[in-house]
Amino acid sequence: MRSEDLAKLVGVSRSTITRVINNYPDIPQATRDKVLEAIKEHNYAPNASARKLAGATNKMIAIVLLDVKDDGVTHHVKMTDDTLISNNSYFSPVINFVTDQANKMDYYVIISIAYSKDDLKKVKRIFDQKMIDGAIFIGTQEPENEMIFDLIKQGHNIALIDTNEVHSKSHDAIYINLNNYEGSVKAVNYLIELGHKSIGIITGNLKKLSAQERLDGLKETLQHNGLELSSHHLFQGDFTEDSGYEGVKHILDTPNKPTAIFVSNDTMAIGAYKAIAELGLNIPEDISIIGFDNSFISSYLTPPLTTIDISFADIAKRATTLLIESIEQKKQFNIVEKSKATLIKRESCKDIRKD
Amino acid sequence: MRSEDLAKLVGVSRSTITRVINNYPDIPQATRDKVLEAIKEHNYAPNASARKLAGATNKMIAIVLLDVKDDGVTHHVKMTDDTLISNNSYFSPVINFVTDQANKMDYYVIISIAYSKDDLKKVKRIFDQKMIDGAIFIGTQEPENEMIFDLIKQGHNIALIDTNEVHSKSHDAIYINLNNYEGSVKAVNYLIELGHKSIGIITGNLKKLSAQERLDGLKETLQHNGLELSSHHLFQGDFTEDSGYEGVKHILDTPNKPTAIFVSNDTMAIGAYKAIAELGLNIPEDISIIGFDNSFISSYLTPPLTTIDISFADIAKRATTLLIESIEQKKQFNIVEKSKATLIKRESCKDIRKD
DNA sequence: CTGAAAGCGCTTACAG
DNA sequence: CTGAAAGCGCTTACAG
Repeated sequence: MRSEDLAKLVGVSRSTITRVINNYPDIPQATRDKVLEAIKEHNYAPNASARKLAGATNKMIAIVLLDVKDDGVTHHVKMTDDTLISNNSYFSPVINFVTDQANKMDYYVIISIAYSKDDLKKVKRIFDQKMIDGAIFIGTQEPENEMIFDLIKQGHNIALIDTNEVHSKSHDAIYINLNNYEGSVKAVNYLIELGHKSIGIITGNLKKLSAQERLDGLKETLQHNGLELSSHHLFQGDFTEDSGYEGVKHILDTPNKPTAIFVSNDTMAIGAYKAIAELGLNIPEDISIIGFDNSFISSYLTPPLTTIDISFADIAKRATTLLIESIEQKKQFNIVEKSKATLIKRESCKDIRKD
Repeated sequence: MRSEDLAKLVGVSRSTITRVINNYPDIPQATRDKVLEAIKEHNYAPNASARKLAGATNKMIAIVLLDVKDDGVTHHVKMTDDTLISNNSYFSPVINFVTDQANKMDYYVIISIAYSKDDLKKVKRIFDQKMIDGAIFIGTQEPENEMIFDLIKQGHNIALIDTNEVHSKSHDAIYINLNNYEGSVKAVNYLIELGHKSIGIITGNLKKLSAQERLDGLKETLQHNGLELSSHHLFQGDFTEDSGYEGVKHILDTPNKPTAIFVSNDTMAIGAYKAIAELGLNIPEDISIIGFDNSFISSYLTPPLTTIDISFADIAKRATTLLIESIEQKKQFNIVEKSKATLIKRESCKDIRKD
């Protein structure tokens, strides 16, 4: 059924059908009702392609998950037999929350995952083909930034989750960031409260904004409390389980071991737990561990992991809402926001003040 | 840039541009090359809406996650403050694998999540609006079947994951199922091999095909081995963590406890672990537990959960591949396939033959 | 307030 | 082999 057909049935022109559907003013209530009723009765839905082609919005956004490898290491996602594994604690909540919020606002979402520069070209094609009205990017690093900035220059509405806000000066976009710094400060302050004076850290890939900020938070909090980070107590990981494992082996292989380790994400904490078990040590009796992300898995570890919650739900919802608002207002926003970070106390940190 | 503009630059008509892009035969190599080069140089991409409107395929499919509540219980997904939680071990790998496979085949995917009958109407709109060329449905139950069957009757290409294949007789679609029965048989046979003679079960919501089949597999395997399922050893859960917890409390609250429990999915196994710990019992010393799904979390439990892997990756890839093939061949397939089920031995089952 | 008409950018018979 | 033209189903000035 086309608008033409419906128009005939109702006895109006198809212009009127369009006007009712798109909520134009100055239509008598009677006409509006008649049309609305006919739409319902005949189950009419305007052809999306025709609308878009004629200049209306598509009500479609894309969510782009970037996991472009540099130095051969995927960051948040593991691959097996050339396909992606389901262990994806970083991305998958975001997909759900973005979809949910977009649907609530009556938008559809296309999902796109890029593992390589080649995939990135496909992402660009989505824009070139005018399939979408805007997009949310997550997990950007260096190589893809240029493409994203080009898109912004071309006038596309874009939201960036977890991207260095420095760019906001030159590129109008919606920047929604994790409050890595605040989270890290809270984590380290908590350890200090519990009496820890010798604290180690396993960092993420320091090319990532989030990894660097988490490290900064730790360093400054230690300094602020007159404590020091021994170079033996810092291990540069890459946010993978394996690097958490290696980090522990490395850090605890020193004469003066720290009493606590700040592990920069929960995925690495899993590896850390394994290494600690292998060394015959217990958490938190022998060593305290604090994670970051409050991922799904963290509460199921033994002992349950104390960690930092970074309100992924809020971030995803906020980015989606702002993006759609910018689309509807037909202008690029320039907004920088940060999420909250909350300490989630569980059982992996020991109070050593009485020791 | 429109095809018209490009045509002028190259010195051909826009028909020729189209023909090259869509790989028509009978174009001299020289012309083809010239056009291809210009496309590359000017970064031309045909407008998706225009293509679709003119009758070409959109190269777009939808993946629809159905979690329509009946009797107030969401099945695979938990909600908090009216939004969906990230704990989604059932759906999220599927999203990733489908997207991945579709992208490989040069298709885009729209993701849609339905929690209510109202949401379902939105899903239908995606079809009515001609946004997509086909869709994959996951998690169907009763209420939504009718809508899906209508869609099939209208000629849409549809793949159904984990839906009763009985419908294949009357509705041409691609049915890809978990091999619940085989998996359940393998799980129970393994327990019997280890010497267990008294085996309990916590089922899923028996309205779901998967729950019923898993129960059937257990019953028939027991029978086949001359064993019996005591009614005290069956608890009807609903695939949620809480029901796993309650199931254990219920089943172990009998004078003659089973030595092993088959928990119908890994999520319920998490609850089962908690209940067992509360009862002061140990896994597997006091009670053996076997799960189902081989979800992300299962290997991180303490002890690591023995479970059944149902090759979600294969299922998702297969459904996607077949759906796209049916779209490209412009006809509805009628195919029923089952995935493999593999026993994953970990540490939650005890060999009690020597006891 | 409302209709007729142009136009969005493609694809696909139709001719030649 | 290739171009001119019709048509896909909308939306949006333009008139009235």
